[in-house]
Amino acid sequence: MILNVDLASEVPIYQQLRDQIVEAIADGVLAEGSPLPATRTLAADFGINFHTVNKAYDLLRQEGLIRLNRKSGAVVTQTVADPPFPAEWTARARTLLAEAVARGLPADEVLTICRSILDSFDARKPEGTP
Amino acid sequence: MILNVDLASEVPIYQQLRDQIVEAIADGVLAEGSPLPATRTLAADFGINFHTVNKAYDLLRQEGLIRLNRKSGAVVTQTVADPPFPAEWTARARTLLAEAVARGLPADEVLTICRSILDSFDARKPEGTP
DNA sequence: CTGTTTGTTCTATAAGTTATAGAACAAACA
DNA sequence: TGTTTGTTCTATAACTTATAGAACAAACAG
Repeated sequence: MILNVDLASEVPIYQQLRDQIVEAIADGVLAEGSPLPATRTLAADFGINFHTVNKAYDLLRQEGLIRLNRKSGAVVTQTVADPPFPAEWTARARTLLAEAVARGLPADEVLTICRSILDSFDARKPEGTP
Repeated sequence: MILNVDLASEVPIYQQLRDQIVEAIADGVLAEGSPLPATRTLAADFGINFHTVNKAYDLLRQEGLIRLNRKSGAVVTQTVADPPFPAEWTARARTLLAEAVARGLPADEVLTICRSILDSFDARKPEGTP
């Protein structure tokens, strides 16, 4: 897995880390059981504080995407979407999609972009072939 | 247009305002030329500071969604998506879609949700019937 | 057993963001 | 003329972000 952090970005570092790990999971680059680097190791790699990495990992744990323990470190868990999740996700999706439509992107083009993004996930994470 | 603000939310007030106005534009509730309330009026309605409303309006202007002038107030502009926009939008869409997939929502279900959201916009904003 | 690594927890601080506040100005308008 | 409006400025309290140092307990290698 390749992570990169933009220190000049307006997006918080812990958020960048979280987002990239989430995308790696969706991609299939990180599968169920995949270990993540130790917080201090990852922090050293990027020259950032280990508390910042800790915050990203903590977020991912709260979202149920990884599990943390002293012996195995951080490992990716296979999650099944639970009821409260899709509702608030849909609200955020609505805001994002509205932004594209409001700015003049035709709805069918928006959907095409979404489809191609989702297809790029499926490419490495085949749904029907276990 | 019905706006509502949740003061207890972790989402900044100016962001809530911006998001709801963007959705109203996508919905077609706010069409090209529609006037928005004066900053002080809107602030008074919600019991918030007018600088907060100002910030939301300023964001929308930077995004090219509204125009502000002293005589006509804030009015919605019809925008055509320009090159730099879809690229950064796609990056954000990727993050959001990845989150759903990583959390176990099947890709086809995610796409169905996107489609139904986009359809709800189209309902009031017919593309082919002017 | 010893030393190291690891996640975890605590306090602390500097810089930036958010929301509020007051004041003032110029353009538009009744 | 007086009012409304967008715009701009300074200021402040509360919160967030990122960094930092310290310490602890569980797991593990040698």
